[in-house]
Amino acid sequence: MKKAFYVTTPIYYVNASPHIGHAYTTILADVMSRFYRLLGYDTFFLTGTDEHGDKIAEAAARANETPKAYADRYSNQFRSLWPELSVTNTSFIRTTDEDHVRTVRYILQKVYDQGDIYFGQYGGHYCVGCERFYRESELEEGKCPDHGTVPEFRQESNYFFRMSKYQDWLIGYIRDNPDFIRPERYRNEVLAFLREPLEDLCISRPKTRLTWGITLPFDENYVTYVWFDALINYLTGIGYPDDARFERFWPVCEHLIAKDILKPHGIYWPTMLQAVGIPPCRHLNVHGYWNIDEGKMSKSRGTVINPMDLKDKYGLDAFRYYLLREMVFGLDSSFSEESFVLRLNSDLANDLGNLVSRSLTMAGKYCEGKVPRAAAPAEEDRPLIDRALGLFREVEESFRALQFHKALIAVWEFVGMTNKYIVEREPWTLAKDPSNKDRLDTVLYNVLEALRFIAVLVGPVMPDGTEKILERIGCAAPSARNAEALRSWGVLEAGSPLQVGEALFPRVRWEKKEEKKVRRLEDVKPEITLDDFAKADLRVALILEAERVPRSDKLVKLKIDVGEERTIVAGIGKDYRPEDLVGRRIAVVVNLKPAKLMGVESHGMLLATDREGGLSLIGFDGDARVGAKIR
RNA sequence: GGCGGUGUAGCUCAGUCGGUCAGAGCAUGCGGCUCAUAUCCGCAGUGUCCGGGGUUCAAAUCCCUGCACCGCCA
Repeated sequence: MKKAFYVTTPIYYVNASPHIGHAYTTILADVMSRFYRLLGYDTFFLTGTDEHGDKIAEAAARANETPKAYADRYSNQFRSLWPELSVTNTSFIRTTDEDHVRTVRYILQKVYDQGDIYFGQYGGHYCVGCERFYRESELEEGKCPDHGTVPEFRQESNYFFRMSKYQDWLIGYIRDNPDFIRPERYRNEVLAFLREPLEDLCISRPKTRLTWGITLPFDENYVTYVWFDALINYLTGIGYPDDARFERFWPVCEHLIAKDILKPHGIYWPTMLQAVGIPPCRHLNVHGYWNIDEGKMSKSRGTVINPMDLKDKYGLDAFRYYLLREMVFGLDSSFSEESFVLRLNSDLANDLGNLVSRSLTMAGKYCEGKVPRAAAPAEEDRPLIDRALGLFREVEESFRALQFHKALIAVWEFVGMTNKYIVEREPWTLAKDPSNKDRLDTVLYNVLEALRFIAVLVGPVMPDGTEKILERIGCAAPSARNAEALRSWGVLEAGSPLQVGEALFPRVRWEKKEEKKVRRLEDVKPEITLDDFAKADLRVALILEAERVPRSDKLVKLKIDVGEERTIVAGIGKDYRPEDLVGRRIAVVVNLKPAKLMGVESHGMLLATDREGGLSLIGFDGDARVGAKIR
């Protein structure tokens, strides 16, 4: 029986349009499933949309729509985007699907019956934006740290999942299965989190407040809360509980997520599964963020790049190649048009595209546009052939370890090797002497064979380019597109017609936009009136004495004259020696509420500015009168 | 505040078990070739391996400490 492979993306929340983050995860899942198909695995690739919850209900109300109509609209954006990115998902699941609702209720009932769900009280500061409660200590000045809004106080009776019961089991499981969560940094994060006692998970919302959700099977007055609903999609998607696909695919499940949803996937989900009696997925694979220019990608901040822009501008293959080549799995990467164009021009246009072009042109000129018949390879051909035959294993290892960039580097080393092979064999010189015809044919055959290997190996990442190359080198048969075809050299059939065609990856011209942006002051505080400013009493002061505050390398205690003697403490110890300060005139806020710093009371604050490598005191042009107002 | 990660060429980064480890790609400069998309191939650099201390015959690598940035938690 064929081996099985199952990969999932998160189901995307339908409160926003798809962006680069969604595209990356989904393309990654696609690359993986295409690769395993190449290996001959029976693959299942699941993606979809998450559609319940407060935020959707509220957004729908604002848009004057039913939640379902609203969710339909956004869900369709995702569903219709994937084919445009050549994403070949097996199935597309929605949390509003009937079978999903049935499975969620089935699991809730099961867990409830065995006593792992109980009814309890929960109260506190609830932020609507976050859809969660905050503890007092988590709030910043009484506001939500993410949204900066004042949370509502809510008290509710709700259902809780006994997550804490499974904490020790989970710790043990992660310890016993070192590659369960990967890369390791995220495994460590989960373990670090589990060092603290786990709280039980609130899994319901009363219908008085939220009806847009799945009704609890054991209490008509409540719906289930977002994570308990969403995570279960990974089971519903393969037919749990009664479809045979579940037995086949679940044990090999690979979850793919971005690091922002590590906690639900690394903690809630395995404990939920354990409560149901299902083992965790095979791997939880966690990737980093794409940083757009400087600013971070964020759904709520609205810095959204539409993946379609670059895909349309430079082609889908280049887009997919860039995403896979540029990011080291697990780490953050920065996304810029400049690095995109650099990759496209150097790797795709110069190295690969030009290799295809020169090979086909030569075969066209010297071999009547057909795959030539090769004689036995010469000794000097061996390295190229051996490398080709060894390449698949290397690429496979990198793929299995999620080192996609390394797989591509390996293929590109081979592209370079083939380019070098051409330069060293000099087909154009061989062509000048008809007695070299056999050798010329052999060399060009080898080049075309090398291209076949390259084409098949980049297939998971660049499906269109692969098709074009295989077609042009006269190797269109579907049987060429599998790992088996990479086990032997000499698969291309002599006499097959070649096509030169247009440039595969045209070089693009792109110039860095001139930095003629209007310079703008950053971090400007809210506007104030003159009266507001006048509240600050600024004076010229003369430093009379200066000494370091004991046990602090930053603080210096200053005795100053501002028309009266005062003591102030300033954090300038790293930039000024006390002995250099005495006698200087400085600017001081004199009506600032006194504050104690390291036990010393400070009656005022001096003014300074940041400069490269430290602080710079504000001074005066010429002598200023001590105690004079600064206006 | 606690825990963890990172710091290597102009840029992005690789560097396993301490010992050809001072590296790759891009960018830059020079040379070669003419089949090719001004492409390809070759050569050439520049380094406080974040700072300081320690272990060792030997440290980018191990230990301690400081700094900077990042992440998780509180």
